[in-house]
Amino acid sequence: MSAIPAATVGRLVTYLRVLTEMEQEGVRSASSDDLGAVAHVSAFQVRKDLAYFGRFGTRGAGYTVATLRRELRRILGLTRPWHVAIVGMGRLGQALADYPSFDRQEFRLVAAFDVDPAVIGRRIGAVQVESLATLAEVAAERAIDLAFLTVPAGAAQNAVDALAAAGVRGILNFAPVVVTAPENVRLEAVDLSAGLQRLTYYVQSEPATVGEVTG
Amino acid sequence: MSAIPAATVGRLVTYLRVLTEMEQEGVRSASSDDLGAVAHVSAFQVRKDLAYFGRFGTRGAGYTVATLRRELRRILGLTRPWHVAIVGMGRLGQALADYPSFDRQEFRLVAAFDVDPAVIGRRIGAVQVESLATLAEVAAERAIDLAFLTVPAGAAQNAVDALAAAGVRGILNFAPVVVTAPENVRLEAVDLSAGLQRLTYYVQSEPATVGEVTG
DNA sequence: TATTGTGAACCGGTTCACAGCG
DNA sequence: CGCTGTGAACCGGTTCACAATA
Repeated sequence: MSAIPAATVGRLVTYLRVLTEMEQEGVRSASSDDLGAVAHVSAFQVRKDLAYFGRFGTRGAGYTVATLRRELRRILGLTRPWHVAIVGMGRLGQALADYPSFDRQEFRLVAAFDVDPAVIGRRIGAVQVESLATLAEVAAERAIDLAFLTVPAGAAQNAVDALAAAGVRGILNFAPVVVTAPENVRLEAVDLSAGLQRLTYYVQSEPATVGEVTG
Repeated sequence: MSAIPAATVGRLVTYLRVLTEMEQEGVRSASSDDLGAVAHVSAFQVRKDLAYFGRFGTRGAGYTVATLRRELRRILGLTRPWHVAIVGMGRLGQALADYPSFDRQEFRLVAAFDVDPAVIGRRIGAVQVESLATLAEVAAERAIDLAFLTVPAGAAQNAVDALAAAGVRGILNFAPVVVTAPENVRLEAVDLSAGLQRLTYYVQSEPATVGEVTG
């Protein structure tokens, strides 16, 4: 049996999101059809994705929202708190320090780093900015699991190397460059610049329309 | 002949990025092997991706960096300026207003919107924040092509509807929700929250290692 | 009866081998 | 001779049909 397709992992995140909304609205149960409709995915796909991990539904009845949500959180590794650091406290890094997820349990902002003496020492959100030179030390001390990489493009690869050496397991890269990480460090790109450029590709040719009727 | 795979479009963006770096470093020409190595893609894949759009190389010699870069910019629609608006001027929206891409030609920040009277009227980056109620009017006036959507999750769908009605052609969604847009509006997600959750999935099981040697 | 769970068919993207050509 | 361009083979993810079952 082969590995789980990356696309499946991405959809699991979407299902979890949908289930969380449903739970908030008081919905008790949902069929694969219901989930698929909201997630913009076929019901087949929903069932196949879930089947990689086990059986979570009841034939004839569908899925219990609370149960499936709990299972997905477990599958995605969201049942224990993750220690997160931000590397690069420019505008974006500072904005991310207030990211709402840090209010909840799963993700805890435990450190923030920069190289600029003008920023080091300042308190931003829940943490005080420290020198990037202290990364290894601090990472060991506070058991940093994950990092947001929000440094300029030219500094990204060095920062990845430093994070990998410090034992950080996953990096969310916001810098618009191709960086390389060792096998044991997972890298995910959250790429504004790339997103913008994909957007222009798709938008360039299609005709513009305002409202429903044109002409 | 069918449409271009979405994965190909994503890789074109990467190739462009790589070529831009090469050009800055004074590299004149590159083979599909060279490009693939830097982009973390096979040489086959590079050639196949490019073949969807034409012939850009010289057999026996490879690709001329400047030429291929120009062609990719044309293919991706990056030869004309795009008018961009930011909807939602919280921390993230404000950080994005200073995004370096706005310094260059391709993307011009032409408007910023919010619903909070405390923010409306303030000058941020190159623009003054306006009421979201004036979106339709302003969009027509300044020919807004694209939008960054940085509103809270609960406000995202309404904002998408308003943007679509105002004739905006593409939306880069930063809100962690599933939103629906009409056919003629392209939606790309830049999803911090989803990226973080995919990261925990991959990282949870693998063993942690510090440095190169363990034990 | 309704809806899940799943083996098999299908399809499209990736890989490959090599013909084409500078 | 080296590297591109591309038709064909391959593979894996998606779709499907249906058996299983609450």
